Amino acid sequence: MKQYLAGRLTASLKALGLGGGITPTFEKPRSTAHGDLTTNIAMVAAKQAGTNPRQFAQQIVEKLQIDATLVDRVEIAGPGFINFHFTDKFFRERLREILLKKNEFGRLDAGHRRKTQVEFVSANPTGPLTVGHGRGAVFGDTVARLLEWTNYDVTREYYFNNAGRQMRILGDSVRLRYLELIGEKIEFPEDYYQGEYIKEIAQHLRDQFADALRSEPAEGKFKQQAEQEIFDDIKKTLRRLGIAHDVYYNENTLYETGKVKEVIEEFRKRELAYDLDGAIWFKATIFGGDKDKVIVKSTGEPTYRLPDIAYHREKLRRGFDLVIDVLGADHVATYPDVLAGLKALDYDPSKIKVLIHQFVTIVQNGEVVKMSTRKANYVTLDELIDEVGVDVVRYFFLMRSIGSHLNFDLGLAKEQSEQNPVYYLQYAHARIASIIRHAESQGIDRNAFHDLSLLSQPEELSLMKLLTQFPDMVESCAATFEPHRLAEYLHDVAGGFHKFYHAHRVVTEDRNLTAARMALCIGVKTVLSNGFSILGIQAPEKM
RNA sequence: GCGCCCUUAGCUCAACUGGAUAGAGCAUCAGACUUCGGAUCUGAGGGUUGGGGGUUCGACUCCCUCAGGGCGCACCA
Repeated sequence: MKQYLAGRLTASLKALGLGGGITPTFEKPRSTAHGDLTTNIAMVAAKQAGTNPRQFAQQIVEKLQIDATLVDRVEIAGPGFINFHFTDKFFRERLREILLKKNEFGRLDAGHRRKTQVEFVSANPTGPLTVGHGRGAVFGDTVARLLEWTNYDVTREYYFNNAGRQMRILGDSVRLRYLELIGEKIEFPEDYYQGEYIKEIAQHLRDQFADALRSEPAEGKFKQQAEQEIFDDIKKTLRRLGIAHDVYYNENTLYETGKVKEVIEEFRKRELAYDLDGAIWFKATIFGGDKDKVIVKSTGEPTYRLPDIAYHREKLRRGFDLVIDVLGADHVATYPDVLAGLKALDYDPSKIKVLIHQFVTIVQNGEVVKMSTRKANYVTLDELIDEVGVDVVRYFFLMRSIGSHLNFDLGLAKEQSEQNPVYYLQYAHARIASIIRHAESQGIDRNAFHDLSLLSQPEELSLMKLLTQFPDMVESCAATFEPHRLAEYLHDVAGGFHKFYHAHRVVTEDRNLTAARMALCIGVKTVLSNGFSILGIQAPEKM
């Protein structure tokens, strides 16, 4: 439709002797009184035309030739908007399209199978996932779903490090707990992992080995067991949320295969690295960094940014055209170094999109809970899911933009779980399912011939208009990586349906009208269920 | 001190990326169909979009500045 109108407008401009270089853009007006689509072209191009916007709009509209079965009114309003009001027939055709495409409605080919990677979660296996991780996990997965829906070839990846200092401390924490269990006197350092799960892991080792590990080093069996149990636990939690990664990428492989060393060598070759005070520095300032950065410490150990650069280079080498990193706000400072490093190696950093989500603040009993894995001061994702369920968790994390600091009041979440916004959406779906069941029990065939021209009530028309927007919505949410707008849109669809439901009966004596309204209901159910699948929430037939 | 994010109704947040009269949910108050699910619907009150300046036909949105909050600013990850 936009394409069609753009063509007509261009023709009109040409007729005024003005064609060149002006491409009309459209948007959906906020208020329905302003039509179904609007263009600001007269305001944008008025100067070039040498008149004022309203007059110019008038001239354009006079020259405009448009199919009257699609658009029944064109008007000029406000400072010079040209508003198009579509015909009811147009919307009925769109409803027919929904009924035809079913669970494919809204799919589009924005991605052209572009090879895309979404890296998210990427928490090191030092403890269970917390509510804080939940936001990144659900968001990353939903971005992946959006991209899949718009025909990107998506790989979900989890990057982890099982070799760092924190992992050593983890191993040693388990070791001390184990020694404690076999009766030795220990002193447990304050900055070690305090969580109960450490004791559980130690218990498992004790069950298996009795006291045979008395002189085992921390980095041996202890670390190994901890990593495995914690990772299993993390994966289980993710699976509950409907999240499964395709690739788990171990930072260590970057060392084993020499990729890290390679980066240093190439930096040196390009004279982008130098030695100072026994450390190796990367000239990040050349690429817009605030200062040069250490990539290898004087101890010979690399800093985190070196493998990070190597890792992202591998992403691009692996053929990804689009790489999405989902990070928490605490990592804002790290990615400019990575991008600078890639630029230094002649890779195109614009292929990498870094999506940063702000923190989740947990409020419990009116107090802010400071989360720390090490101090075991956290609410785990599992506990949250137990409490409110998967759909509420997913929807809660998705309904707000990632730029906002999220307040999560645990008490409120529990109390309100029965009146959580997600139920509003699911209720609409279940309600439609129920209507269909009722209709069929009355001997009405859901596939019966339906004359959609019988749908002419305001509630019916505005509902159809809403449904029509779904593909555009999906496209723009995928393009901007903003699932929260889809959540809001689906809320509107559900609301539109509830209003319709209260204003009109679906199943009546009038067979034709019943068939038409059934068709509308099925259209709503289709859009809801397609949208739910992108958000990763259930579309219940009953509640 | 520097960088990034945030500040919108009593509370939690939107605003189609610069558009027309800034919208939802919760909370408060007042109401609704004896037939399809009341986890619903209708209505009311509530705003100088943190303050100030600028850019332009037009600003919650962009720029400058001030204030408040969050996160960073290592030879930690």
